[in-house]
Amino acid sequence: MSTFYITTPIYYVNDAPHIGHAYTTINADAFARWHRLMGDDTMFLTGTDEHGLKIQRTAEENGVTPLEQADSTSVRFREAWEQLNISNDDFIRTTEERHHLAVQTLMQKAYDNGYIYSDTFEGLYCVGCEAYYTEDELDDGNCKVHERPAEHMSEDNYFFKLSAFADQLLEHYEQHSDQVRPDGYRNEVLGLLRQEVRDISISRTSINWGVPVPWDDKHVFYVWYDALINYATAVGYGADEDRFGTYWPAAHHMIGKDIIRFHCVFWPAMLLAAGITDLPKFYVHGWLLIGGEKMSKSKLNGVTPKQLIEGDDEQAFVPFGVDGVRYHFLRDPSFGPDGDFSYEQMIVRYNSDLANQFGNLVQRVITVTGKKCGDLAPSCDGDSPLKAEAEKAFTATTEAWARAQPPIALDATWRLIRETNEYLAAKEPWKMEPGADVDRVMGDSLEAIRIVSILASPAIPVAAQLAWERIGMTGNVDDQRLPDAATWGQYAGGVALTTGDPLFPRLKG
RNA sequence: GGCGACGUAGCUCAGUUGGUCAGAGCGCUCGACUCAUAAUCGAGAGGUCGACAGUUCAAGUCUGUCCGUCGCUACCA
Repeated sequence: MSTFYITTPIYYVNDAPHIGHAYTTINADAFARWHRLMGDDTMFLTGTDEHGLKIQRTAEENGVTPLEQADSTSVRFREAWEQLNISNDDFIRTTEERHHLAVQTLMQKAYDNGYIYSDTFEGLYCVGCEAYYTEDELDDGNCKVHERPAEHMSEDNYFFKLSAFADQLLEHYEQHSDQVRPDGYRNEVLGLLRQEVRDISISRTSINWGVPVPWDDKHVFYVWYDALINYATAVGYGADEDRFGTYWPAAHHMIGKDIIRFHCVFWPAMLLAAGITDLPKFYVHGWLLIGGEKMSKSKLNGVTPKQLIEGDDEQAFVPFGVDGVRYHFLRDPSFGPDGDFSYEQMIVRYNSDLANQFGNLVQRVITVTGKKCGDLAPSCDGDSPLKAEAEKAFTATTEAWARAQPPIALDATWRLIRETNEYLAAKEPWKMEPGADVDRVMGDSLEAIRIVSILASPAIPVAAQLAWERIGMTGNVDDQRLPDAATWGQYAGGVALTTGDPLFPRLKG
């Protein structure tokens, strides 16, 4: 059995969950679900990043402790992911003891190996970014991101010898073309490594809300470096070497393109410095654009996952349901380039793919079967014309997931839905007399629905399970294992079908 | 400034090594059907494949230039 370990970035608790977080997390979830279907021993991690000056200050402003501050926001992420049916196996918080231990273990190793040294750092610091800037990176002394003055700071820092790993990493990414997907982002990583790679500051003395540096307790680690290590913490780094050995070699990080440098350059170097030679792979996505523009905080605040799922009268949002939201984020934006988030497009896609094609297919097949085949469903024909289509759909779907292209995978699955609708139109079972011919047509259609339910379950887990049950299948669709479960000819019939409300009621734009 | 990507039907995009490559889905129009959530099925609408020049028997598919969009990165001011 192979293993698959996938992570989302851990989200900074200074910000409430928005659709950008949801986009990343839903994609990671779909990959996790797909790999479970494929029978992989899968580990899916998400969580929250809770250290740093920004949290410390926010807590002070609110008159609470930093941990209380983090608690209140972290739980909102948990709730959001629960609502979106995210199937994470663990939820890590960087304030947890296990994480502190892992950070200290890993950094101590890097220190012992001679890759960390002390130096004085002086510069202009933006609290919002938690980063130092040079004069010309600022806009009249103000941080361009946060539009506030950068502060003069001078402190003794520990530095990480990133420069010592530039060549090794360059070679690594040159030789392994599948480490960073899509390919365009791999080129960016190579570009970063071909330039001068400078050592980086990794500790702070000016704050205390962080993980203490084990060999010098006046310092805490800079929030970014503490944060990255969460990926190792969660699979037992420093605590359970067997577990770490099992999952770490299969690590995949789902990230947005804005954090490529930290993840694809800094993080692997830190691993190497600590003597870990298995380097993670990356799935890099672009940003969701709203009306062609990069999402701003204010625009984001206008749209939350919850509003899209449940609908919102004030904003005149219709309820897409959990699966509707998930499907849109997986199917509409190309994976990699920036994609447009469009409410109108979301409705069009929902009505077309979910309501008209899939939901309606389930409905019509169950109804016709009930009218023409008696109380118990017929079995499928081992030699149906749909058999080849099901095989094609499975092959193409599998290939697209392997290439890290959810939109293409879903399109491939939906091809079987369209083929089944065509098949029904060609056979017109509703005109036929009850008998073997109708039984065959309906059995085949039910078999196609069975297979689609499995293949579509990573995207629309709720509806897939519902369809699964309505055609008389038992157990959980999530527990099916590919490729066997997708092999044509397994629908045995002899069971009662269930009618019900439409899986996806049509929405009015 | 350097490096790189992209610019194909109204929309989102497919189009390996040049020769059925002018395509798919959605949208739209018309037709069919009525089992189904006014869903489904079929047909069509004719986009000079950003512009120009070139290589070739043959170019979205190669070369050069230009225009446009974007990303990464550097630096002067």
